[in-house]
Amino acid sequence: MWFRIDARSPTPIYQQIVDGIKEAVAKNVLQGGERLPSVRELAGLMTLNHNTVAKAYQELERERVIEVVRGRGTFVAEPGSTPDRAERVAHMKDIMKQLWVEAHHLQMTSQDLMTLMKSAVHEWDQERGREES
Amino acid sequence: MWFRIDARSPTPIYQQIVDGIKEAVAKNVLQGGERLPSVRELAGLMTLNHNTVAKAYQELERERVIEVVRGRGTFVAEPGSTPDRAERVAHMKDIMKQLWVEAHHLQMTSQDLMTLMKSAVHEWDQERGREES
DNA sequence: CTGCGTGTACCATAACAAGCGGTACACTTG
DNA sequence: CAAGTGTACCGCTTGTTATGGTACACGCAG
Repeated sequence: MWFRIDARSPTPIYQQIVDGIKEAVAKNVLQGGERLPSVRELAGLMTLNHNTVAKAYQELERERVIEVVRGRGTFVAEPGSTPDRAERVAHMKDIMKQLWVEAHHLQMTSQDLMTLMKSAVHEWDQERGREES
Repeated sequence: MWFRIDARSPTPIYQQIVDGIKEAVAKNVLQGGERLPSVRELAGLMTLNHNTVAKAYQELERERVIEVVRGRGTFVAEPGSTPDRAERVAHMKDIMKQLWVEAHHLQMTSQDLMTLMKSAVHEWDQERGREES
């Protein structure tokens, strides 16, 4: 599978599914048009309830990451514009602020923070490149 | 006060208090040794329960942001080493990955992401500088 | 010592989210 | 038709959040 589930994590299971699939799509491990397992199938593979998987799929559809067709299945969406782009960018900035605050509590300078970020981003960019179609 | 509480936010009230005080400390609005309102006082000011404020203070003490003296009050801690530094840096990297994933779902390149981060950090650095003692 | 304010520790209660198990329905496809 | 799809319910349990209230041990100024 493209991700792991930690039942003891404080973040909800359905959210871990959402994050895992979004990450797989961002890394090109899952590509546009590709079919995802059915809710019952994925639930069986990970020993979860089908309702939990269904909740994750609904959230992913709301974020335009997947497309759902009744009776056919769910598929990775083709990249397109998202309607609430401004709100989502604003939310990213809020998270960046939390990073900045946390960094200073760990005695890191802003430059330290940017250096850490840059190296991490490079790492993920390379993982993404290896999956290029 | 140094922060606001949004009762309709999905993030818990006690967590908003934690975030708000951590941000105020990071921005030098609150400085080392400074005394914070008592749990009942802060609860009264923001019309909250004293238990909710107490929970926030306990979390802040656990993170070494404040220091608590029974019978005297709570004070902003002087900067010092944190015991679980490695875990907290790892957690920061997890959050950075979420930012990277979200950026690519919003059709942003990694370079776009770093540019946004850089400008945001500069903004907060300037706010921090204005409060310098 | 007394009284007050401090953090802290309980108790009970209500509301909500998460997750599970089960059932059922409308839909598409072979 | 039958099988598989997403979806929508129901009830139930668990844990978290937040409230209200009471009580205790501590430090300090009177």
